[in-house]
Amino acid sequence: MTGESTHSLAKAYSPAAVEQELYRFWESAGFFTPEIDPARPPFTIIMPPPNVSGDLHLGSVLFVTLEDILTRWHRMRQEPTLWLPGQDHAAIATQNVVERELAQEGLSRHDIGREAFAKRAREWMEQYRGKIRDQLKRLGASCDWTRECFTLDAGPAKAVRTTFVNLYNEGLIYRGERIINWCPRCQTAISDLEVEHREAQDHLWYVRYPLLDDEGAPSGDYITIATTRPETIVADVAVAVNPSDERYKGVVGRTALLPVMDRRIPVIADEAVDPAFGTGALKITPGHDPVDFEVGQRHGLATISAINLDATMSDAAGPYKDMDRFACRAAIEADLEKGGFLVKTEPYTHSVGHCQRCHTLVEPLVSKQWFLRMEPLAKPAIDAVTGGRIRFVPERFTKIYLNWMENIRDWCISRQLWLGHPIPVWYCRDCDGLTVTAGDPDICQHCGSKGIERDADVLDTWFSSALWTHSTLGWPDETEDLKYFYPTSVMETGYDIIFFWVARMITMGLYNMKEIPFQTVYLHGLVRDERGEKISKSKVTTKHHIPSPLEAIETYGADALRYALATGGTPGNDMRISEQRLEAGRNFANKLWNASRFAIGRLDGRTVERPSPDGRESMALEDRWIMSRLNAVVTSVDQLLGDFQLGEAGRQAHDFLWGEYCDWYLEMAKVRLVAGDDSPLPVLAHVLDQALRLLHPYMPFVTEAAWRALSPHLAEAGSDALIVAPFPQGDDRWLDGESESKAEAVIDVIRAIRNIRAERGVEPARFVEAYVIGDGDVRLAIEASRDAIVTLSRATPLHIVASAGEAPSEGVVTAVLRDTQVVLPMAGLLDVEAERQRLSKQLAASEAEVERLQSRLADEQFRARAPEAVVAREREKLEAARSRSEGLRQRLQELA
RNA sequence: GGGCGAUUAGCUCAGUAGGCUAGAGCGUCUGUUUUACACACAGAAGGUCGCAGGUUCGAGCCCUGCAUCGCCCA
Repeated sequence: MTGESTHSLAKAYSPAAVEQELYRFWESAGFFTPEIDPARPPFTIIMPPPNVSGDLHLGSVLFVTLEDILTRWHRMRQEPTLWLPGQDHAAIATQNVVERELAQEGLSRHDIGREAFAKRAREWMEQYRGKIRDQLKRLGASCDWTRECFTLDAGPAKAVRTTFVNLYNEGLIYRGERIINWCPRCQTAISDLEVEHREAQDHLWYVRYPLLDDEGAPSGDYITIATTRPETIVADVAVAVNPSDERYKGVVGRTALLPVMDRRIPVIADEAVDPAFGTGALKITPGHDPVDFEVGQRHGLATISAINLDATMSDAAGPYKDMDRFACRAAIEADLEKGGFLVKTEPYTHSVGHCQRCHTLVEPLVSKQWFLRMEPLAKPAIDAVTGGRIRFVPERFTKIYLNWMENIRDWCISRQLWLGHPIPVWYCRDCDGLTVTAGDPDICQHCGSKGIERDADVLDTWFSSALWTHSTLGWPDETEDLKYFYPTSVMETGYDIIFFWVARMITMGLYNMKEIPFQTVYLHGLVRDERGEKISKSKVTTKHHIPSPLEAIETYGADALRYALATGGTPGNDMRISEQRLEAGRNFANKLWNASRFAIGRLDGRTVERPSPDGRESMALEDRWIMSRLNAVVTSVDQLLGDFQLGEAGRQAHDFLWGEYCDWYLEMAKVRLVAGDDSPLPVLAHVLDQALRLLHPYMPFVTEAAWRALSPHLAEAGSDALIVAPFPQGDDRWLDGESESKAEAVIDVIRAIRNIRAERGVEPARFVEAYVIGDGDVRLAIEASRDAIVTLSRATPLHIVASAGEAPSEGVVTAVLRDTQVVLPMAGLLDVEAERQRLSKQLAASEAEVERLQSRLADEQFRARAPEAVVAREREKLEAARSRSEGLRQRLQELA
């Protein structure tokens, strides 16, 4: 070790020592902020804003990594690149966590009131915005903080109000009494999407309702219905059967007496009834079942609400008033039994709706809410995708999106929460008019009265999220950002929010902007722990066997974490993450670091020019080989990145750096360097430089740190920092198949000698005599690589000969390779019988290969139909296998 | 009920124009302080690519059916 520079680089890469300083350097240098240049198209990603309800988990780290890879890659391609960060207020989730915090102090939000609650929530949100910001920075996220947005900021708020007013004025937003999903715990309406259906082991109750005769007296007949919800009997308004059901032909039109309540209800016929379910007769409860609500509408039936917002029974439940819904069920069951109405109960498994946020059983209730009419908005959103203007990656998600869009239902957008965007509607006490405006009105738009009162509700958080692609860029104002960066390039997010978010962004982007919000939707899978469980912050009770992002960063480094996540799976598929993967990532970072240390040490303060393809002919074999491989890999990685194959691209870069550059090129270059030959230095430095560039999007910290030390040695570094250095471009002039196969022949020889040594138990330090048999160009290549073979396989003296006759045949171990043979005299160590067995085994395999290839080539169909190149390759293989078999046979003969 | 995904080495996963003698990491076994790296190096073992058919000169990859697991929608 000569140079001092190597001493300044620690022996093992220490992420903690460089990461935060490097991030500050990038940020303060302004690398994250793009320059608007109308002459060049930008690359834009709007970050899916993390919820401020908590800090990031490993699942969120995946999106950060993937988006940062795309961002850094495009930035290095010298495109004006914007990755716009933000956070989401996540109304219902955040309100829940703040309430939980209050509960620990023995308080509810009602105790402290709206204003104090808002303050509490603001403090919470500020705190978590800060945490999230820090976590993103620790991960190396190269997003433009100067444009950071929060969903409750004034800009997005104005966008929300403007959109609401426009939609309202066009009649697309309406207020109405509809059956909605109510969460009794969150005390708010939620949309269909926020209901999670879970299988429940339940019961089916068969209840007979007495039928009345024409006089209204009990006829002695009954109709038996089956229900999963006996407690809602109190709100029944009819019994329904399928019109085609022969069993009930005579019953339709009669009147039944509702047990328990003694109410007269009609028996009606409706297509919605499935004759195969239960008895084929259903109780109709429009107040508490979505399907029944529609039946009720069709038949002009009354709606009775028997359950209160807190899930207790209402006045309409008569004797059961004030009971909890579950207690009521038990009471009614007992009463039915007592009255002789209960025919039977049987076990029944069905799926039951739960609140996505708190997992409470959802109650379908009739309530006055605001809705967004989706159908007219969905049409253009469907066209944008079917017309190919928006593309889903992986493609299979297109169908999922379209299927949902084509069966779209109106969206309940109002929430009875204290946190979120207030609905911009004012009610007048003096007239019936509504004032709907983006401003802050003092008087009623209709009668001018000052007696107006704002709607107490807020909007579904996803309403503001739907505008995120343009509200973050300044809409409704016509800002320079909006003009330049919209439509954005890629929307990168999880497949689990296609409906919640992606679909709505497309509809609202098209509605507000008359233009698609993004060209590509790249969907990643979910990150699971090593047991395959989904990681989420709402499952606080589940303990995961994996560290939190900060723990992972502190233990393994941000690069290791990013690399593990980026290469751990394939697009759109879930992946598991484990400590072992993180460890592998850390090891790779260390490998990169040490390869750099080596190169920098050998450069020893000198500066080198980049190798030029014009001088290729005079370069050493391994130099030409690694340059050829480098350019092939660069082209491949670039292509894969363009195709969103981020995992595969990262793996290829890894395999090249470790398996080819470090394992072979470095070791071969060392041999020349030790001999005082500096000719490998330009290649050594250049290939490393290119590899660091390739890997920078994946592992920004270690590559930047290494490059910082390397670049002074490059005559044309081309940049002040790796983060903005040009991404490598493959140059076909370097591709050199001949050098590749020659270098591979050399590598094969080294491997063969090592292999024999290991098998024969030769002490590692000992040199062994060896013969390499090869002719023509191969022999020249072997000869040229003599020193490398000697050093890397500890073979001395090494004889390179043209024919088998020039090598000894007694007491030797032989390896018959593709283009060469290796012969090692092993006088003392040779076990003739073992050697015979070893060679026989190889011969059998080789002959089988010959046979396979022969019969394939003998096949006329194959020769006629397979591409010429394939046939030629098979011929070559056959030739090689034949000569290998021949060599092995000869050796066996000599042994006999 | 409809749709989608997964099923490849002990484990976690690659294998995207069908030509593969099926790869990697981790783990296992044998060696090694070889001055870039023991977060490493060298060598080795380990797979009838879920099952059954079919298409093709040729199938881990395409088609059909089935099985198991998971997800989404109704």
